[in-house]
Amino acid sequence: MKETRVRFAPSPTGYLHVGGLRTALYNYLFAKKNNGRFILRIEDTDRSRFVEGAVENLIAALKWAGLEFDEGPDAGGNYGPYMQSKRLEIYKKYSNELIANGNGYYCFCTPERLKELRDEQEKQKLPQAKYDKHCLNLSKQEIEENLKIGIPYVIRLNVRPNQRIIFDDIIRDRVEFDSNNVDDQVLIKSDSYPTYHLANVVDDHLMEVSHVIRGEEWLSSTPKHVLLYDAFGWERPKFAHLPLLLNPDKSKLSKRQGDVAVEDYRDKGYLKEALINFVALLGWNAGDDKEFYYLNELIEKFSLERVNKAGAVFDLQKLNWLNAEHLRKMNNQSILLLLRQEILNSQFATLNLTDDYLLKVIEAMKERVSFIKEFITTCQYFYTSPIEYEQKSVDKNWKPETTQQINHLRGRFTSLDSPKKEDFESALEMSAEELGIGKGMLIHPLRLAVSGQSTGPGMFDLLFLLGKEEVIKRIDKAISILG
RNA sequence: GGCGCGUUCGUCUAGUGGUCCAGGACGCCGCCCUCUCAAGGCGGAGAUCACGGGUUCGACCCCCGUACGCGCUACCA
Repeated sequence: MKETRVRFAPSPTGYLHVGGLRTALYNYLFAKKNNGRFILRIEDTDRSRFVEGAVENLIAALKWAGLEFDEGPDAGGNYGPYMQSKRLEIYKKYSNELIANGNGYYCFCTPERLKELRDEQEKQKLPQAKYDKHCLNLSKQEIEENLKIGIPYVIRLNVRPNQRIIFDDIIRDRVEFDSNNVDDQVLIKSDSYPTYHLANVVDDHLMEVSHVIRGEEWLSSTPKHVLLYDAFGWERPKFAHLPLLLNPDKSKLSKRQGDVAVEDYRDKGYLKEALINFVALLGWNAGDDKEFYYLNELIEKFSLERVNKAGAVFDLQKLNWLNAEHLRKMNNQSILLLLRQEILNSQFATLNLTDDYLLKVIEAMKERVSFIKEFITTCQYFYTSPIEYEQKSVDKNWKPETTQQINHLRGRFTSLDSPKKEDFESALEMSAEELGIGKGMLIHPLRLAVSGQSTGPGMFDLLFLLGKEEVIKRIDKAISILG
């Protein structure tokens, strides 16, 4: 059996689109599942869209997500180069072959004539605007002459009329087109660069790609590709056209309506595990109720046959849930690494925090946060003493008699000797008993005094984490301010 | 306009002719747990399976049509 070889072939626009991430992921999963190879090929044949550093960004984003490719621009491989802009000679050779066998032809039409043609066809309300094959009728001599005097030209695909073009798609089954609806596509542009259509077919064949897994936006141009495979006498790869990722209004996922770059999600603090997990489920499921997956589990379970046909709305709420879910299942050491990084970028960068302390913060907050940065933002009291006190909680929990009661509690705390969590707890219980009030009457104002907030981890975990000295300092400060 | 693809709770989806007056997840609501907030447990609201015709003893599942949505329609990918 032939080796499974798939490719992710993005054009370098400057960033990695999340839809691209999903396409890359499905290719990756399919390759790994079938012991095949995952290839990265850069489709940079549009010089007018050249973006500095785009390829580097793309590769960085892919690597961040954990999708390592086996062959590609900076990974090597026996089928290179993997940048289309470095394969111009190859395309030239094959386009010449097309001209020789009549499946391609030179076209010297000017952009102006093409525009006139289109306008005219539109005026006549023709079903579809198509090139009129004008240059197909040029004589050999005319062509030679034009070439010699240097008239700019393109090379077009010679589509024969009245033919059924049929191909099988793993996701959509059989798809049929009428060749009368297929335009004589430009294959080589006047700047001598190929268009996507020629380049992707030539490269997929030369790189021995077995399965073309790409977005549904390519389905309509697949007949052109099929015609090219046939024109060259090459075996067609298997096709799988993935459903699109959608905005909440069901249009194709776009910048206008939110973040689309993988880098955006990374910068917002999403875990790569969550993004991968989420995007994998947009259009695919294993057929059971499992929704939490790690990459290796996805490899094991993935199959193209279980990919949906309909587009999927990118739903942030579910992504957020998965992020929290992955965070909770992550081991504390790994979280520590990420948190350290986050702290470096925060106002607490200069603080001297021990691993031991941060690990305890992580343990205390793990079930209460959805993002790494929330280990800082939702509980600043672990890093600095409160500067203000949540008003709602003050109104609710700091009564006229509270000062005196908290003072009593303070007394009990003072006499503790390097207290553990349990020691704080029994001290508070005793205090409450002596005052003849419920524990809650002390706990709530104490939380407010110590953290400035009304929410947080278990009270005694918090006290133990801060330590006796700090707790007492904060109680004093609160009393002086809240009275 | 033409061509292509699609259409199950708000969203992601299960479902391949009877077990579906449609199951799970996110979100939402309620209850329990509880020192708060979470997490967790339990429960609830939420889909006339786009619509209309067939086929069949029987259709979410098969066929046809319509509507709607999306994609493509470049010397962009």
